[in-house]
Amino acid sequence: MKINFLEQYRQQIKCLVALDSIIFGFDGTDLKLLLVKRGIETEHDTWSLMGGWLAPNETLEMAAHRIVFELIGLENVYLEQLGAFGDPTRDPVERTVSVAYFALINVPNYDDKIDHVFDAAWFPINDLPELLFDHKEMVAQAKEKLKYKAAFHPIGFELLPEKFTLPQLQNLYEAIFGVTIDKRNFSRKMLSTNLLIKLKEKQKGFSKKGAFLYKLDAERYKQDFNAFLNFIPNPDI
Amino acid sequence: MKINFLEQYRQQIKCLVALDSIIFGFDGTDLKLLLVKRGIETEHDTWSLMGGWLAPNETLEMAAHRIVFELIGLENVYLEQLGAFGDPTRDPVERTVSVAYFALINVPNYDDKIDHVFDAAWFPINDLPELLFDHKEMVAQAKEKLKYKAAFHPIGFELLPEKFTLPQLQNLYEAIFGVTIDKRNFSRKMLSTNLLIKLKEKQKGFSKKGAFLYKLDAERYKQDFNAFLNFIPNPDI
DNA sequence: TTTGAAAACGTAAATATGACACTTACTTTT
DNA sequence: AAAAGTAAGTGTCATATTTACGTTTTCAAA
Repeated sequence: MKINFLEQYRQQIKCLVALDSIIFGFDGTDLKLLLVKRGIETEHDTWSLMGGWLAPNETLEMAAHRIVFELIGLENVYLEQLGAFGDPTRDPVERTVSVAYFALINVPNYDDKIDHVFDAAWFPINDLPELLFDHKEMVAQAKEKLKYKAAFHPIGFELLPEKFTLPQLQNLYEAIFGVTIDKRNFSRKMLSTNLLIKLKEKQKGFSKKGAFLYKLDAERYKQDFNAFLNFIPNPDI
Repeated sequence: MKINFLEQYRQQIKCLVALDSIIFGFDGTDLKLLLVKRGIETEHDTWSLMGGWLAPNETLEMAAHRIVFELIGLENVYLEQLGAFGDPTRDPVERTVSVAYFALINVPNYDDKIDHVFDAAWFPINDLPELLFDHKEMVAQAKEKLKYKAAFHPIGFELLPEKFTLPQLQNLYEAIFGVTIDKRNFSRKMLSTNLLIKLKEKQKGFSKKGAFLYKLDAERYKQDFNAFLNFIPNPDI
């Protein structure tokens, strides 16, 4: 009976739906997290993840992209859903379910486009301040998912500039996994993927010899994204 | 100003929050999906995933466990969040965000406990009927996540009975990944994990010789769950 | 007693991995 | 101009793993 059917809908609780973004960046040396102070939303000026509310007529993914764009002004950012967080007490004001996404950006691309409305800052991934609500747990899960995904898919490249060096690539993977990797083995493994195009150009201003610059073979990156790649020796994930 | 802060909350849309469960089972030969007909919820009696609504004072995970328990009557089922689905048009009645979980159960454990309120049936994973809403997409993503997770973690064992044979284990992995695996290589690889305890007992009534039964070393399973295991040659994930 | 089929056990060659040291290239210092 | 210093690049060897494959054993059915 249709009336009972609609009554079932009417009896259910409704929730606010938030989108929270864990924005990872890499500056060539360290993995970082972008945090903001949403001044009007808390009494303490605590650091938090960039977030916002789901709007009518947009999908979760559209909303997540809109929210990241509001902060950093870049489109086509790598964005992946982490999952939903729905503890009844997570927001003291009103029952809220948050759908968290993580983003991967190259830090130098960001600095040009900061939206100064937000009090935003980068923090080293292993030296984070106290976070609002369950954002600490979101960050922990995002770190795990980044490790997981990066172990087997070349998403790490989303954190690099268009041109990068092998030492930078190794720094990135060492930062993601918190391990030291033998540079001879790393180099051989990474070059064996045939994802890298070696440029004639060398990095300036960083080391005496200067490292060769590489770029990603975009075509092959696309083709091989789901091919099994195992960059990391015995990943703990 | 606090009034403006609360006004921000009041301006946001609210959604119903559904929980949908992708319940995988294995019967020793085939990987299957459990579907139900929620007769009062649709005009067509279409097959759908088992689902329900988020209730006050429960977390998403509690709700997912409750909903799975309502159908199959088992507790401590392996349950993992898949993610949130929130297309504005996914439910024609009212704006709904669904948080999907997948469950792994051993089919023979289920049959004793079926709740006949639901018109439930198992379907082979590669021969599914038309599904309600975005459930087809949820199933597709759950299959991918199962493959992904099973390639590197021994969650496949959640689909097996307490005692199983090597041929059954191989059938399971072949069903999950849709590939044929060399039984000599599979056996050597699987035994090398030291996760299996060989029993003196042999399987009866299936093959002439009868395969040895094994059980899982529970202690080692727990310890090694996050250790990197790579059962599948060149997994496509 | 024979048959047939699944299960168990095993081998060889190719490939990958882990641990490791020395040479090169280039800027800075003397 | 030469020497020094340092990061980057390159290579080797032993071991482990993987891939492809064949034969023997066990047991119920014929």
